[in-house]
Amino acid sequence: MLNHSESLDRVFQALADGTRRDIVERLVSGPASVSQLAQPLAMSLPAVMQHLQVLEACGLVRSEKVGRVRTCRIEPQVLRMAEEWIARRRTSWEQRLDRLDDLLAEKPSEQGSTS
Amino acid sequence: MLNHSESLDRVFQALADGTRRDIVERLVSGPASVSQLAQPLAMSLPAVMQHLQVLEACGLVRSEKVGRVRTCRIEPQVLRMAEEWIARRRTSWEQRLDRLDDLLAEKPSEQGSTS
DNA sequence: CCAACAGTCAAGCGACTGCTTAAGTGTTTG
DNA sequence: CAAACACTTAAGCAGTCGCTTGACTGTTGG
Repeated sequence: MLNHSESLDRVFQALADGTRRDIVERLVSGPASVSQLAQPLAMSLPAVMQHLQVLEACGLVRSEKVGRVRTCRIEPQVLRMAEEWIARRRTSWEQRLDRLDDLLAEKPSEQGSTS
Repeated sequence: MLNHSESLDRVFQALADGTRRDIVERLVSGPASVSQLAQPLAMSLPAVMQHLQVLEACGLVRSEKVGRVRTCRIEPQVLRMAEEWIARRRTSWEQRLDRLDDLLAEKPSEQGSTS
């Protein structure tokens, strides 16, 4: 099994900041330039750039510069990877609970003995 | 709309560390004591405790002490919350792409007009 | 009782984060 | 060409993170 550990580190780290989640939120409704992304945010442009670098470094966002304008768009594969990591653990947990329920339903009053 | 922003900060921050994801991984297969969790990890017991505190602070893990042993178990609601945050953004993005495809398929060579 | 056990508290340390300001670079526009 | 524009780079700084060691608390088992 491949270990995406470092990649997961970066994605979850990227999503662990409200400003960066705001940027992702904005980008799911379509591409935007750096200053369009910065406009509603209460911080300097370099700060926004740094957030964008974090988002690009983990592959959540891709950007392209044309003339003097950099256009950013979201890249959903990495989003899906993070989602699936969580989903697998959650379903794994739920299946364990189901098996436990089955055992308890099948043998409601047995205790220490084996067979 | 409720703002779970701080809560999401904490969960994603918690998941942004490989050791903590290992602990979550271990706990989805059933409850464990602190030293059971620490045993495969290449670090001191206090370090493991600190990771557990992070996991408890964001609600991913709950623990209970009986005698001298603290038993930890996973708490899947917060896991689901994080999963859903991602899922909503991803599907939102996919729906936008679908609408875009529809428009392009319907009017393959039109430009400015409405209706 | 006392020793081993399971966990906890506290201080400290180097690395990393999220910002800032100041000074750039390259690209239009008048 | 010169000024406005849209970023970009670099330095610096306060605060947080992940970890360590050392000392300590409470709980069993012989």
